[in-house]
Amino acid sequence: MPFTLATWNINSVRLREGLVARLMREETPDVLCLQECKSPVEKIPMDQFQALGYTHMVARGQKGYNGVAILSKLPMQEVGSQDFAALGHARHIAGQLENGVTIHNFYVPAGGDKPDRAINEKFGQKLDYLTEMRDWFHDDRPEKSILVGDLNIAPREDDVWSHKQLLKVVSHTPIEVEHLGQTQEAGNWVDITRQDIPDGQLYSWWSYRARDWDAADKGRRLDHVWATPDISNAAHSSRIRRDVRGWEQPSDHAPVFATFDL
DNA sequence: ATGGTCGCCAAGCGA
Repeated sequence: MPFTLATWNINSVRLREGLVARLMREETPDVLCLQECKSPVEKIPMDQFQALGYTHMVARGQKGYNGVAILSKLPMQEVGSQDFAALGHARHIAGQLENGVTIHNFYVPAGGDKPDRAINEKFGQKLDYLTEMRDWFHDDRPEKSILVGDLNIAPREDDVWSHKQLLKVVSHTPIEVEHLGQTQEAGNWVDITRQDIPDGQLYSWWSYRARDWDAADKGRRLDHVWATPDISNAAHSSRIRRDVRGWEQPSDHAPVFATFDL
């Protein structure tokens, strides 16, 4: 049975409840993974989501910051959450569907402004978070698994508007790309979005600070869909709904989609 | 090199 999955950094699920509902109506993904919910779990506005068929949820939340949730039309069991780098943040939740597929939803730390852990503690935490992800997937190799989320790194040259101009900008520095690559390797993760769309510029995030984000188009691909090799061949139809970035009072991220025939 | 905008909630932090 094929199922479609979406990942979206919503930047406050309570402020943008209406946008989440609109995406659910327009796209009806079977599984919708959200990041930066910025809400305790009990205050996620579930009534409307349930009415739209999303009757299952696994989530971690905290007041005002971070927060991850998987909303699903399909039955789903929680299979744990990790606190990598011991930050005490709600940045990971995992659920398992009845077909045995495990879904990991991540919100990797953004890492602050300066890409130097000696002067910016947040950058060190980001690298440590990725290292602990790597070690965890190395020790317990994932199978039949999908990993999605805002990984806050754009790894490829064509994942950013200017490779040269972003080499020293947090999200595209070589050390971050190296750390993300090691995490990907440790789990044998296949980049599904790039499997489906191998060529050309591809972005999922545009800063709020641009005066005209669409015209300037200074985007980055920070949001990812990965899968293990045992199911990667079942994936297809990846896409990014760029137009969602242009909705009224939008998130600064666009949702990323993939379908799996499983 | 700098500032630009958001959302949290009501000052400044995080992104």
